[in-house]
Amino acid sequence: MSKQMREAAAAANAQAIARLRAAGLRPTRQRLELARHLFTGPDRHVTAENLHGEVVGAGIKVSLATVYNTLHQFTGAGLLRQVVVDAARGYFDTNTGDHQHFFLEDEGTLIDIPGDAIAVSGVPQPPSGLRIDRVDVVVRVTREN
Amino acid sequence: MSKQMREAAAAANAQAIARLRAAGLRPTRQRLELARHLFTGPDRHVTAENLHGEVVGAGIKVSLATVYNTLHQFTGAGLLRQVVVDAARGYFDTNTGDHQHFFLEDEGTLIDIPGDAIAVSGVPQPPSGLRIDRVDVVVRVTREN
DNA sequence: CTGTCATAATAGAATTATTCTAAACTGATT
DNA sequence: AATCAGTTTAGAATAATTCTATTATGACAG
Ligand SMILES: [Mn+2]
Ligand SMILES: [Mn+2]
Ligand SMILES: [Zn+2]
Ligand SMILES: [Zn+2]
Repeated sequence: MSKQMREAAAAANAQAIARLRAAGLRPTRQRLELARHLFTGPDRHVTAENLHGEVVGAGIKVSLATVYNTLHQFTGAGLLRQVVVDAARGYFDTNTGDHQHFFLEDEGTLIDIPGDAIAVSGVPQPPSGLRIDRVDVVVRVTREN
Repeated sequence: MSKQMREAAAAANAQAIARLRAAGLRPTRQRLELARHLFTGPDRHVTAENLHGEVVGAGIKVSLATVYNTLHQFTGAGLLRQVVVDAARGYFDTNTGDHQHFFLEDEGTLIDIPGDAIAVSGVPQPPSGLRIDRVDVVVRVTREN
């Protein structure tokens, strides 16, 4: 392991610790590893199962239950958002900003659509006593032909 | 049972039979009952479990497996559409036309938004090789305060 | 009508995603 | 170093949905 790699790893770690502390979450071993995997690099969309597989594949010992707990804690802390596109599977998104999604039905993958690219107009007044929490747009795409 | 009620029931039945035949589905006892419940009266949003409960409550003998099968067959035949709003529950919609939804997160209920009221603009070109299948908008609402 | 056959219905088992439980562990603080 | 609330974990439990193997039933030919 080169000096640069060691330094980059240390930086990613420090950043993950800071992020957890800021969210009021104790930076435990598994939370740290999950945070590093989720928040190092570009935004991503993960499934509990696939994040667990990835982290376990990287040699870290975490249970699937902890992955579920952690994803929900991160979501509660505003570090992640849930995306509902598939009745059979829950997705978590590291991009918590204003944006929407393409959903590739065949692949089961999500692609971001920037929030300033897309707009929804003509949403009626919600029934009285109710407030709009959010407006989700899912553009479902399939292979042509 | 009055003469009018008998006639209305017979009409609803004939209509259900016609609808199934048109869809190429054999009008069996349970398909007929389910079709009558689904398509008599205004459009509705149902869950397999709740439709099963309703039909069984009305004294009809149908299994939950058959309700699932039938909902999927109806969907395949274009008589229903599926709506994904809740990771834990699948909804089926008798309104197959162009429209969107309010989703009342607390109640777990859907309310239609007419397709000509709402518009989505600025959807980017999908990645090459992919075609847009449909654009779903879900307006999530919660109790105020 | 009746017999035949492809289709459909059914109970119950199985599967899958997710949550719960209760016990063992560990990060922070003293 | 001792303490303890917060955390992790395996495995059991739950809930929605699908599968399987068997039984029943529409459609229709004779
Ligand atoms: Mn499910
Ligand atoms: Mn869920
Ligand atoms: Zn996203
Ligand atoms: Zn609808």
